[in-house]
Amino acid sequence: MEIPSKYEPIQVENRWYDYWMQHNYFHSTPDEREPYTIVIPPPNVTGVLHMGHMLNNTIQDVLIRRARLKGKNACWVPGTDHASIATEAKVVAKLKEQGIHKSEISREEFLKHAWDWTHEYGGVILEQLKKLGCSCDWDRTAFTMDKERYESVIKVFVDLYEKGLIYRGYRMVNWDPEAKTTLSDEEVIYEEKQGLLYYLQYSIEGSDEKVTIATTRPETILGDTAICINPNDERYAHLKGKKAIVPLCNRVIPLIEDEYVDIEFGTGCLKVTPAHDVNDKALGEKHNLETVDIFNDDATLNSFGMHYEGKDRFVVRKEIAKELEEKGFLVKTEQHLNKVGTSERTKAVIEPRLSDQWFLKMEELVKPAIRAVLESEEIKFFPKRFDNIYRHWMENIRDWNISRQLWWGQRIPAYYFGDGQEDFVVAMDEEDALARAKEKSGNKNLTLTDLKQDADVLDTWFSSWLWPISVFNGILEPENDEVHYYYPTNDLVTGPDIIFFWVARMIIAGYEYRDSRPFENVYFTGLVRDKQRRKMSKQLGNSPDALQLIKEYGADGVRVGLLLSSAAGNDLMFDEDLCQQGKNFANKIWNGFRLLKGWEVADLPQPEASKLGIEWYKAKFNQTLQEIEDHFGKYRISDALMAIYKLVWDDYSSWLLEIIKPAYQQPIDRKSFEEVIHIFEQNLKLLHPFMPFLTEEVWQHISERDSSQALIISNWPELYAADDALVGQFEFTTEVVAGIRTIRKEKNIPMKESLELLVLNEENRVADWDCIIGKLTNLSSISYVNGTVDGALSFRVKSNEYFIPMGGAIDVDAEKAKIEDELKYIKGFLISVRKKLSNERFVNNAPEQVIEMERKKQADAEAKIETLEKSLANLG
RNA sequence: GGGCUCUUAGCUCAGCUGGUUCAGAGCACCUGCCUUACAAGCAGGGGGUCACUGGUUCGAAUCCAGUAGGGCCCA
Repeated sequence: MEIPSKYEPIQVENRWYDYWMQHNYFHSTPDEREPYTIVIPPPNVTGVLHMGHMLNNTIQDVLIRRARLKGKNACWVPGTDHASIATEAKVVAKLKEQGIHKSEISREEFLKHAWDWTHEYGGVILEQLKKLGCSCDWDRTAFTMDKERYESVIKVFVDLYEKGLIYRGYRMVNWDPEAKTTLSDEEVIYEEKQGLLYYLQYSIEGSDEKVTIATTRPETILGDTAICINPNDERYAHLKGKKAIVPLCNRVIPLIEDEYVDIEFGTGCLKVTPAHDVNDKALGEKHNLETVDIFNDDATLNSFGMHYEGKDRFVVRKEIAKELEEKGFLVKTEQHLNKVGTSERTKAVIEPRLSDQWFLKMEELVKPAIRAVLESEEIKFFPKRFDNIYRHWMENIRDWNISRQLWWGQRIPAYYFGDGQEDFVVAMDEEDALARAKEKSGNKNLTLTDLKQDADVLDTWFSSWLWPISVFNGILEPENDEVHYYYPTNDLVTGPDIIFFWVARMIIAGYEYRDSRPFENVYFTGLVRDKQRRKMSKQLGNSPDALQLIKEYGADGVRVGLLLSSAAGNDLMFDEDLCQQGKNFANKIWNGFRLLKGWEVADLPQPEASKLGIEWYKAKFNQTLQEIEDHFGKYRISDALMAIYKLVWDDYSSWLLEIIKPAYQQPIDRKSFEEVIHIFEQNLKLLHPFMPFLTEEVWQHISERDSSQALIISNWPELYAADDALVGQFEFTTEVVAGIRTIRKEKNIPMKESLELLVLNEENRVADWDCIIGKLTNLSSISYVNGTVDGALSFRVKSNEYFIPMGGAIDVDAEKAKIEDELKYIKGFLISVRKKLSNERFVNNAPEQVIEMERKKQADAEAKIETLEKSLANLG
């Protein structure tokens, strides 16, 4: 069989993904095994695969594949969320291109377009995950708007309403005038913007006096209903009880006093616009002020805007400033830096606005969720520092505004039957609503046409917070077998940016609806940034094309590249070189396989070196496996990968294979061959979660396997009793080998030329390893001596001294200098150790073990000094 | 302004409850090799006052306080 010298991932990856799908390895059904469950953080249907998804899903795939190898019933549920704002914006934009305005079509027609859009683009990202190798149970693919999930959301809304936890309130909300919807506080991004501070003069009624206020938003004066001063402000004391006149609209408004006003800021005189500022609204309520709303829902001015009616707020700001200036109301302007809220989705400047909204009371709901993470630790965060962030948010929780003024989403199941504040019912469906409405109104003659369902939909997070339950239909059928089997899930892998939006709320929902945690461990990944530490984003265009990367480096290469430097919770500075490293690693493994495949096997006695090398490697493997298990236990995925990387590259490829490699064109003994194949297979199992494609490919090349023997469903290696002492002995051996190699290099002695080695064995090392040293460095002989050797190059490992005779042709001065350097270092070291040991307080206070260690260091150093001094004396 | 967090080699980061030569890893770099698995490779090598200043301790990269600078979240 001809095997190419370079690994070509492209066809290999598609072939094995198809094979895995064909044999249903990703599919899970409940059985007697222990389940291991992950639900995917549902990507947005508008999304395409980006670096963040790649990192996040690679980690999930590593976890799920490892669990599968460990014999768990592994179930990774994929799906998407409907992303009401983002999707609606896309659909609106698409319709606009076709010359259709949302306002011209009915809700039903719009939703049809939205579904068409979803069917066309919604699955794109899931297909991309397949290219990455994700072993999701695709039969379980869920969507937050499909029937089960939709009805679950409605059922939960009705339930919470009946529990008295959902209420309707007239509140100041973050209004996105572009999307024409409300945003939660979490969806508003504050940006620093350079603006102007306008100083405006208001006349005082019945006098010639004027008062100057400072504002960043002159257009809102038309909504002013008071002027507020600080009662402690002497400057304005004489104005108490008077009234002011708003410029242009000439509304007469009271002068009120409140300590809220900052005397230092601006003129110390504040205009109050309760309809358009949260703080002003509070003042308005406190002082019983009128509320004048001057905006339409698209942030153009309404009739209170007078001659500005119909114009946009920013246009009006300019024009009104001009008019105020011309009419002498504007005293001056100043540059002013202020923080402006903008929409995360549309980037529009947020308008604080009063409107009817549905809220969820959080105070009680939050309690079990706080306990679970911070007290009982039923749920663990990795890294743990996110506990603090969680605590801070949860302990200062505010009620959750769950309505969105959109069409795409679960429509709020509130039905109005009259104009009164309380003339509505909340119900699962229309029939139910009608019955309830008849009862509540006392009007038996109500019909369906008298009911009007609330026009708004629910926040997308109000469906994703149920995700770990609703994907197993645990809301609609709480006692079904699947939810009992798979829930609570095991691990959640997500970004820290949605700890509040999503993670916290899932925990809340888990305790409210299942009375148990939704998952045990939460692994927070970092953000993927570019080399300049900028967050990767579409706008900046600094995100590489994910699929292009996979094409170039192979999915395995990209996975390894992403994981190599992504410590949990730390941001990852992405660099394509990392993928190159991953690709190189794949090639290294591939070539290791080619080497094995190229050997001819014969029934020969096993060489001593091979036997010992294999024994050592088994011990080393076992030790590394232990390390890897520890890393996984702590969700240190990149450390686990690095441990495997070094095991395979350094220990297996560079040491073991070189030890057992037969001479050129010579066959290998059967025993060594079989053992090394087994070892290689064990390595592949550890590698599989990280590099699924390459490892399956090699695995299937090693021998013919049927579908029950695929690597993906084989078994994870188990720890065994191994001789750890071998690892230490081998390390010493490698130092001897390195010493000889260094001499070869320094003296330019080619490998072909064999050397003689003489050993002064002060350390009493066993000679077992000599065969390995001889093989790796091409020695003609190794012999033991009792004293230093003349006319030879030397090096030392611990107190052992090694000599390579050079027929007298050595530079004695150089040898002396080398030894003197070593002496100098070790003497300095000895002094520091002695100092420690002669310190009574150290000897009295330090634990016995530590003192013992220092004594050993002292003895070792003294022995080594003796060796060095002897050699030096010998050189004359 | 409030909270959280970080600063260790050129880069990205480990370093768990102070104590093995504890100052590490990977990459990058330098030197020599196209040695018949792999130049996407092999072998060898250099490189850091652990941000700064104090304190606790027999002993501090590690604990405490302050200073400087960066990041994240909230208002």
